[in-house]
Amino acid sequence: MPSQKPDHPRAKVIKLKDVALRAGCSLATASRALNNNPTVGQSERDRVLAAAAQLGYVPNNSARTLRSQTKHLVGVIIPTLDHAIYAKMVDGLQDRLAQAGTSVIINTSSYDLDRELNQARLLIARGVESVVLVGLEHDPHTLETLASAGVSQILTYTGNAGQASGAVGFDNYASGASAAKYLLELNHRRFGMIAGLTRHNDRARLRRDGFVETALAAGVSRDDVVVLEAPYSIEAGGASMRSLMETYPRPTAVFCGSDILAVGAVKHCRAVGIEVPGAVSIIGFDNLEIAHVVEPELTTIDVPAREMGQMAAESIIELRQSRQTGLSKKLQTRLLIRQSTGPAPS
Amino acid sequence: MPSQKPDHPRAKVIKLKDVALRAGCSLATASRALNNNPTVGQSERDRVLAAAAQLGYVPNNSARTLRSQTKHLVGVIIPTLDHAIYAKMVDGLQDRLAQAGTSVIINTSSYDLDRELNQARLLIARGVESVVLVGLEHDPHTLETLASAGVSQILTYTGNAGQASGAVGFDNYASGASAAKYLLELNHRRFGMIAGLTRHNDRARLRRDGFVETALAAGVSRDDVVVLEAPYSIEAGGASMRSLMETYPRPTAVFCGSDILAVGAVKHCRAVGIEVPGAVSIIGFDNLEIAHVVEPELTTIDVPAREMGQMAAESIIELRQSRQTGLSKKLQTRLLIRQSTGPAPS
DNA sequence: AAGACTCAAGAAAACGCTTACCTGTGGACG
DNA sequence: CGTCCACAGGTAAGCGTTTTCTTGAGTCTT
Repeated sequence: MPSQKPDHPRAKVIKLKDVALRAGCSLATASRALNNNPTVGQSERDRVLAAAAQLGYVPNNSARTLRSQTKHLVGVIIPTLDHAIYAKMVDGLQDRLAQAGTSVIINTSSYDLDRELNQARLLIARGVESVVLVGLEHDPHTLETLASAGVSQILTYTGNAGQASGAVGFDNYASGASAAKYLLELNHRRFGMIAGLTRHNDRARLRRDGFVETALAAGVSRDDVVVLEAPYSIEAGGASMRSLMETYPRPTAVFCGSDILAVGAVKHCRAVGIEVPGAVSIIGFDNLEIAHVVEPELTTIDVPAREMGQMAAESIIELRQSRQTGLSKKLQTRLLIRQSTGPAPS
Repeated sequence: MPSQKPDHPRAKVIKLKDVALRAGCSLATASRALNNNPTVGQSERDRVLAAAAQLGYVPNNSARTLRSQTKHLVGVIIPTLDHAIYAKMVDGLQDRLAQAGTSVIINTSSYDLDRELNQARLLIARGVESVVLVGLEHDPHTLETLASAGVSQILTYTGNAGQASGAVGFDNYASGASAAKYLLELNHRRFGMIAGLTRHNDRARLRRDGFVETALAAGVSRDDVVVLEAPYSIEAGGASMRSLMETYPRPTAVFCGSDILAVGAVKHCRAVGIEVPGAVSIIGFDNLEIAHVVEPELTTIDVPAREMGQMAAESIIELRQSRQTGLSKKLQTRLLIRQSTGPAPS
């Protein structure tokens, strides 16, 4: 159905000049009034504000940015929006930043560091003041390029800022360790782990190391901690679980680097008749919605993704003032005990 | 750990002038070369391109936008990124638009039409060329404001462009109808439906109407189609299912307006010992990941969310050329038959 | 061989805004 | 009563591009 509206062929867009004209003052005064510059008198200011409101004036951001070099625009590069954990983070970021009158541009890299570098270039061109990245590991050019363009970099999901301007995350190592401690308390002594792909992914690596090293430190033999890697998908989780269940002696507890993998693991067990948690306990990571949906409900480690986004936003706002560098903020993860874990079978 | 890097205090940013200088030509020629303007000769062009590459030149977008009035920036306002169905759409949109050198700014409205209007204003100020919205129903001011600022509006999830510049979606009515047809073929004659909240939500309403009217047209009595509404959450789905199961005679098939609701419904049945699909068949909508996770796996209607985002991107790109209005593109939904549906109990 | 024409490339204006600098007014002070 | 100062408000210079207009060199036509 073609529109029968008058069609706005040459939509007259209101400029600062129009406002000034209407308020009966100069461009400069109008600009100052709108920017709360104290040197403009009360009556003048009121007239300008009224004129702007009546005309529905919206400032042209390109012009403002070009002239004043203040951006109020940040970029974020995440692997994919498909994964709820990133979507939530972005949601938090966006929310907090919107309150500060700042917009966010999203780019996705599909876990490809080359693409990430490209996106970073694009964001620079776009004139962002900061870029939010995921994890510690990046093409060195990426951080360099950003830094030399004067764009600050905030890392998320990692407790370590490294070369970046700031970081907000949690301790992946400690989180992995806490899973191990909990399972040890339940008397488990033979473990499996289904980690995400650790190449270019420090988060996956740290979770693994925290888990494995804690188990070893408690006297578990190296042979009794079997670690596999899998891409983040339900199918891959299931396949890995199959492999683990074919080892002998079988692990009695399996820690997964993501709920996605854990769901695959649980589904595999149900399909082949292995009882969860009777025969094997399973722990996930992230506390995604699916952790609630699968049966039995998943014991998992809750990651405060939304808060992380909000904190990243705070960092960006702080960075506007001080030129500090290397700040890093840590959030806490929580082990949520649900139905997929239990004492080791005797 | 504070950074020990030299710190880039006055990061020299490369401008077009620098490129021109290095290539030994004028600003104008450099600009033309970089924009593939055919009037510049091969040798000159190569020199400019080489110089730009060497210096790592990235054009200043504000300046470009200010001068050329082409924005290469679009906004999208969705209810929330938390819901996979929207995240996927945005992902598709972003992906396709990035190829065209266009960035996207995301805003979330939390299903609040007032907030949506505000976000729209913000996006206008930001200088977007188009805004992507969800659904047909909006504060009339929103579309108006956008239109009079010369910003085109693309609607998604709806087959009808209404007053907007374009729409890309699917037929919610027909999708609801197809669920009813399928269940009728399985000899079901008493139905329940758990719809999303239909206030300000034409999508939820159309799905309901399609389902209900198809059932009635097949001779099912009005009393045998019980419709409830629930907000999109697992818990609400469960609670609604409880109510439906308490009616007498009980429906033998329930259609849910979203997989989220369907998952709640399935979980409730399992909790109280109602067999799915033995005693009651359940159909979802959206084909979210959780449809695979729940047990039994959910029969559902697949919505091509990512494609929808991509098509929206195409529409935007087309709109740049022609000033056409009212185009609407339709995608197909597919009924995916899995394990949560079966013949009516005799 | 001279005029008309084509075409690559340069000079400079323009995009809409902010801000450094300047001007003119009124009040305080000597 | 004159001088100086404070201060509201105006003028105009840019911010980094794109694009129009112009120029000059070469090519073609007759």
